[in-house]
Amino acid sequence: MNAERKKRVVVAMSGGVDSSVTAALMARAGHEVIGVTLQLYDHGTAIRKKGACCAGQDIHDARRVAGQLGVPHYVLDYEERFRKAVIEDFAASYARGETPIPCVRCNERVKFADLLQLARDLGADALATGHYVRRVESAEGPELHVAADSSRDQSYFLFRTTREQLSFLRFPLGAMEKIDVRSIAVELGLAVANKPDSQDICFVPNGSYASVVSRVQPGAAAPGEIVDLDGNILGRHAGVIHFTVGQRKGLGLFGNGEPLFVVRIDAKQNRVVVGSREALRTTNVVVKDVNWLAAPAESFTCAVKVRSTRPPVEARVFPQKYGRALVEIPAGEEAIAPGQACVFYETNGTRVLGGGWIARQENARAAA
RNA sequence: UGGGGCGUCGCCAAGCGGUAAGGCACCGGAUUUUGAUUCCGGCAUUCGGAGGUUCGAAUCCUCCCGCCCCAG
Repeated sequence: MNAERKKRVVVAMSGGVDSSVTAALMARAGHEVIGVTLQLYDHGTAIRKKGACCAGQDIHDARRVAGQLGVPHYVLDYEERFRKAVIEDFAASYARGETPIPCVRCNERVKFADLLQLARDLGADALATGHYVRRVESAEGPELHVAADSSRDQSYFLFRTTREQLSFLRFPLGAMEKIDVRSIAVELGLAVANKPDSQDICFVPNGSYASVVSRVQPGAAAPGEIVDLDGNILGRHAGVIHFTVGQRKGLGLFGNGEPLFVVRIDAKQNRVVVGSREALRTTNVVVKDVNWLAAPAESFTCAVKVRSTRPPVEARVFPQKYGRALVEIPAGEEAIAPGQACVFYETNGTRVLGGGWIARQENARAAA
């Protein structure tokens, strides 16, 4: 650590505890910290929402913390950029019958793209964020690893990060436990020490993401049919944007005693296909736009996550042309939704090997 | 208008004289930096209606109403 010269570090400050502590830690380590907060969407609508970030109150919070730490702080208007790169993509994805992950897009296209470039332009040596993920230096360059506090791990949301970006990024919280991050915030008397963690989609005001989608993509919420795996019409829905694969609530279907789940969404025919729980299990997944964080072998076994809140399961990955890959999950996984991410992890290890967007599930019992 | 059967929560459905199971749907909460899932909780003072028997009935009796089936 003595060898580490004083560096200029830009810290992405969202106004939450994590990024605030990140800034504090970097400052405490003797670096020249520049706090930057991105205003991502209209703060009028978001100001009331708790657990949000990057708008309204959060910007004030970030500024206060920067003041407490005695570091310069800049607020940049990224609304336009965010709207195009994240919100519109979000709406378009739903309109295609997929289930997007806006947080990944935001990291990929805003924080680690524009903000990272800005940091470079400011002559910074690094961009630090409050993500719970670890960057490990190796002979071949930086590696991405899961957080030490596995319950807070955010690697799933960062699978798009390139090795080039990684070399410029720093994640000081990756090796820490969330509890300790909180205590540091309390110790330092940071204004946001007891602020609740953010959750839900930041730019969706009251849990109604569908209203955002239909505002951005008028007409995306056309009513249609709900059919079973054999094509029988069971009911009607108020728009495919209201559903995701694996979803049970909101179908309003009853009768056969067992619950029904969304097995597939057919945007072209504007149909929601439902089936029993067993129909949700899938063993083959096609992923696209794979981001490799480790040079891939012709095929290899690893552990994959098809959902942020699930433990990784054993799988075999077969890289294909055009950035695609076929993923075989012997034990199967339930409710694999196009638009979500499939992230590859080292078996029994912590390293993220890569990941791609789920294009489709292969053997969800064909029908309809 | 001969015979038989049935009417219990929005749907399905237990109960067969002892003071209304359960599932689906729905609602609320917890969990979750996506959407979901999952979990926890709520959901018929009332059993088609009206009388009667009984200490006590959704359960027995009578009548009425409404369905369904088989026959003429």
